[in-house]
Amino acid sequence: MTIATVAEHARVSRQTVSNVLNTPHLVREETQARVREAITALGYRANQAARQMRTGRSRLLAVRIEPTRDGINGTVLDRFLHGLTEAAAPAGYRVLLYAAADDTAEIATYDDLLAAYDLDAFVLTSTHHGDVRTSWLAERGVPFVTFGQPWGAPASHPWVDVDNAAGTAAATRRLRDTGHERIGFIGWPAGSGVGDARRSGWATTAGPACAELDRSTVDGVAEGEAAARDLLRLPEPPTALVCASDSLAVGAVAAVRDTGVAVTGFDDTPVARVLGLTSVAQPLAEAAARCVALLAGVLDGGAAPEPVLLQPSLVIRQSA
Amino acid sequence: MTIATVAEHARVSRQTVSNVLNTPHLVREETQARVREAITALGYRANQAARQMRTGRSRLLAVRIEPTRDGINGTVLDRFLHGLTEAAAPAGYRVLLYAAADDTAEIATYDDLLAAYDLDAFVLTSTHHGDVRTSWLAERGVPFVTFGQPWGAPASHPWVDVDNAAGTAAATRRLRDTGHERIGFIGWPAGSGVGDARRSGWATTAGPACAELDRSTVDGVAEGEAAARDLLRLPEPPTALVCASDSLAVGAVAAVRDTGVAVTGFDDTPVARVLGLTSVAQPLAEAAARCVALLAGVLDGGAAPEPVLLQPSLVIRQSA
DNA sequence: TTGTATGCGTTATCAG
DNA sequence: CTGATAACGCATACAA
Repeated sequence: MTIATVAEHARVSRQTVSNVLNTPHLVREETQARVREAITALGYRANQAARQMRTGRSRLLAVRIEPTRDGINGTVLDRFLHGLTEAAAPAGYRVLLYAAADDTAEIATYDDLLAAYDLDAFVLTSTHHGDVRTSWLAERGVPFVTFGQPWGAPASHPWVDVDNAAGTAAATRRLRDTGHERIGFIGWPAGSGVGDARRSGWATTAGPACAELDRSTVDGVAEGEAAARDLLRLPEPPTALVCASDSLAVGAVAAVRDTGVAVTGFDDTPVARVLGLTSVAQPLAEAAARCVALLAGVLDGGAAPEPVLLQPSLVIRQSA
Repeated sequence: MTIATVAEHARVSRQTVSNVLNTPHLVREETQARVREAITALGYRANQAARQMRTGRSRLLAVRIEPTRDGINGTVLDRFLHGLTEAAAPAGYRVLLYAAADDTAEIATYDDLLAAYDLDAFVLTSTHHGDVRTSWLAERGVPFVTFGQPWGAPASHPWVDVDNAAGTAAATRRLRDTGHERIGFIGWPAGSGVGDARRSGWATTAGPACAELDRSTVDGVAEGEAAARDLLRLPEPPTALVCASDSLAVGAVAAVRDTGVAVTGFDDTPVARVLGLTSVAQPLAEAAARCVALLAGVLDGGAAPEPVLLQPSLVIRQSA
């Protein structure tokens, strides 16, 4: 069934049907009604391929699906993806998945996706310092939005992020409010935008007295446990620990068992729920919806939209 | 850049370029080489939209992304999705995502996806008894494969599944081998294909002496804990528990704490790793690859391929 | 406001 | 084995 079938059924020309669909203000109400009736009666749907050939737009968004690293933080991307798919549909977009081992492979995929499928835009996650992907896309004028700030680079593209510093700050404040004064931090090595932000939220809220209670390590349960043990060995050990991820926090929980030391994590993953771990929750569905909205703005409107910084929330459980 | 650019560059007609791409055996080697050279030199990629208009095939696979229920078992689908995306790319397919609240909404989405995007095939997950989705697709001759057996229905379509009964059987055998004789089971209410299969693996391996140690409940951590407590209250309580999911197992682990009762879960989720829970692992990447292979067979070949039943493996940790 | 003609890039048909 | 031509379904410029 084509646009011609509809035209015939509504006794108008093909062009009129097209107008009803794309420029309804050009068509008399009465005619519009007749055409729309025919459309629903026939269950007509415009063929995307043909439309794309003509307009050069595919109404397709691409997003990378990453391997679930240690699996604990993997659910974050999973939920973001779901939110993206749900938000895209009402806006008339669909989400195309691609996998890539690293940033270089990802760029090669851009090339393929752009040439073959005429993708309208990309959604990038896990932005980091010196991200080659954003510059590649920007140079070629490909629309994209990042979930994650353009760390270290001028904000030359729309982005959505969660206020990481506010998240750890809220966790730290909660600990202070419940009487803790020596609050330690277990985070990632300096240099990662997200990691640095999460550390700064703790640092400013815990105060300079806690400065020596700062530990850095790569992400992981075992690493978190080791860092926590290290802190507990201090002459004046912390009575509470703020962790940059649930993975680290899970390790910390194991290390502090039966000591009464409070622990908070980050991302409110299923593991946190199971372990009763207080954790910072990112509004992922909202972040995804904002990404779609920003992209829709770029694609339809054209003006570069303002970045969006969302506030996380603290989910309080037994651990703190 | 179009096929014409390549033709010009290789000094042949457009059609010859197309032949090199689609029916290379019709073209002289020498000419082929020249054309291929031009293709790589120019970085040419066939436009899918145009190709699709002509052939009616989009080289697009659709798969539903489900909301992460309790989050523990959600990672399973996540990993399957990743595997699917990775396996599809080399086969020349891309994966399109869609969300749907329930089976009815999903069918409405099929309609849209089929009409607008000309999808080549669907990958269905979470098949169940009386699945209306499979019959809808089958009636319309839409190619699809299910990850999950056609429970209760004749196998009228290709499918891939993991041998659920073998999984719980392996877990039960492990428990017997380590000296357990009273082995209980915590699973879902009868009627779900997956649940029944997992129960039967335990039942046949544990033997009739354990028949009274069977409990049913909806999935969830709290539910698993309640069921485990119930079993422990028996005059002759079990010394080991086989659970139909990691969610149930996590609850069971909490219930049996300090009793020395062994527990096994199902799906080898991150939570299992963190808790040291012995669990049955599904070969998800392999399952995804087989789904793609089956679909490729249907789409390219035509003959209905044989179903695939994969064997799970038992990941042994401290809990059993 | 509606109808007519054209082309998007590709592949299939058919003649050379 | 190679080259010309039509057609896929749609949207746009233009004429009516």
